[in-house]
Amino acid sequence: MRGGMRCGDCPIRYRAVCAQCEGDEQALLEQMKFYRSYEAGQPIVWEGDRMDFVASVVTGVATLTRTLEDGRTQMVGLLQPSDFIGRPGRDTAACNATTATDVVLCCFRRGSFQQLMERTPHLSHRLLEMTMDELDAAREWMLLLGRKTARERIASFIAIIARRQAALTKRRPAGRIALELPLTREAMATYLGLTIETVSRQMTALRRDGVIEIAGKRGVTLTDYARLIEESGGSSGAAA
Amino acid sequence: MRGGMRCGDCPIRYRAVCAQCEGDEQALLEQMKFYRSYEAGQPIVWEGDRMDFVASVVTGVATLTRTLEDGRTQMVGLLQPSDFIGRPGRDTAACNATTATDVVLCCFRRGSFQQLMERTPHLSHRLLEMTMDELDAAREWMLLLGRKTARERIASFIAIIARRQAALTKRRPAGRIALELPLTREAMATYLGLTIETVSRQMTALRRDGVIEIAGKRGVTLTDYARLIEESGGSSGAAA
DNA sequence: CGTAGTCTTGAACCGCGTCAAGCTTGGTGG
DNA sequence: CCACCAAGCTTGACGCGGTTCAAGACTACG
Repeated sequence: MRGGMRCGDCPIRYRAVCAQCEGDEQALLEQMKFYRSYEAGQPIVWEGDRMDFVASVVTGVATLTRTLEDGRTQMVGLLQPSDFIGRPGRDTAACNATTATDVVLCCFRRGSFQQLMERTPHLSHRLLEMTMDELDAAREWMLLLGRKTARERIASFIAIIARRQAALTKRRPAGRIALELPLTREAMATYLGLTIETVSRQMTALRRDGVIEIAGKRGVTLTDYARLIEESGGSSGAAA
Repeated sequence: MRGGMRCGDCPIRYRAVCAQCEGDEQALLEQMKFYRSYEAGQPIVWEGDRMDFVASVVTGVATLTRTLEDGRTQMVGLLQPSDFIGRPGRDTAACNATTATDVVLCCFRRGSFQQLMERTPHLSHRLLEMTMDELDAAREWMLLLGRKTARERIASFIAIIARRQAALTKRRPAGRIALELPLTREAMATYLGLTIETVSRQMTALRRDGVIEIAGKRGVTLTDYARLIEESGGSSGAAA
């Protein structure tokens, strides 16, 4: 992977920030890019640190978190393949970024990327589109954090993972689905604005009520996708 | 105001989506724009409705909310002068938009605006910048919704209003500040992921503890800005 | 002076957090 | 092959913060 991959073979070629670039633009990006690999649980950047690159997630899952002075922390972004990290026009990170699984990033030096953006409308157009999608997802999430019960939050989270997985295989989620959670219980708690104990209890409750089956630490299979959506309190079924 | 105002006299001329447009671009926008006025408490659009315009808030305050099927609702955006509403490239609204005070919008037909965006990089560049700021604010908000106590949420909210007001007069907030809340208790509750009763109780508690003074329904004066920030749990003091 | 809308206050309840053990799993070394 | 340990997860008991339900109190406006 490191350095060698051609953009033509890239798994996120048609979903990432570079999706709409062809020909010259694409060639320039290909020239500029460099890969970085991280093991699960590694920090990518810390809030407030200088950040002189931007990147796309190629494989794996990373998280963005923010924390209060006393250590309480909330996840504010879940980055999956094709998601963008960093902000052109700002030199320090606004959030902590950490890998949840092994991760490969496709990076660009921030300065070069900004220059390229000015010359290639496709790039900034796509970035605008992606940023707006992120904003929609953040708002969905705010609804979850502000108003949903613990059980609904867990169900919503599993539904999101199920939908993402279904999207990869290009079919709409339905019926019985087996999946692997990309997060530990602790990361789920940080994501959902809960404690790890509550996450664990609600997972157990959903299993007891026949909504899901649990296999090992990360394995979950939903008995019925529609049932899970019911449990999620509605609305989240639509967007994101 | 209606129709007559020249962009040169516009109070949000150098902060809105049009901020970086000059000369021809500016003239085109001036030609396209039309104003709409709403009284306090009026709906602008409903979630799922067709929306064939985009707009900037010129004066007043509007809110974006999302609701679950059973009626629980969460505010997901607080729109102040210069903030942008609507999304080029999407024809239905993702949230309910409602006015909190009397509001004047500077509107553009969505189709025309999109065409203009393609030809004028300044416009889409500024929109990207604003959307990223919105995303940062949403993430700040997620931290509040996920991890802050009721008292901290109230203090954070008042701090945001104080900071916005200070920004208008171009000085940094400090010491004793008088301000007027742009939201009812009910809207504050919707914003903060609380009930109206809890908002009321915590306002009383902050008054009792000498952090704020309350004058009428909307009037608040903070005795000491720094003290309020302490009460807000930290972090929110920085961004947004 | 009466009424409606908004806000405040009180009392009881409950969902989730906190604290404290256990349990499971996988890895290490004897 | 098994004892040991650490990390991650589950479970239980208990308490607190915020919700719920139910009255008042304050304005603004007829």
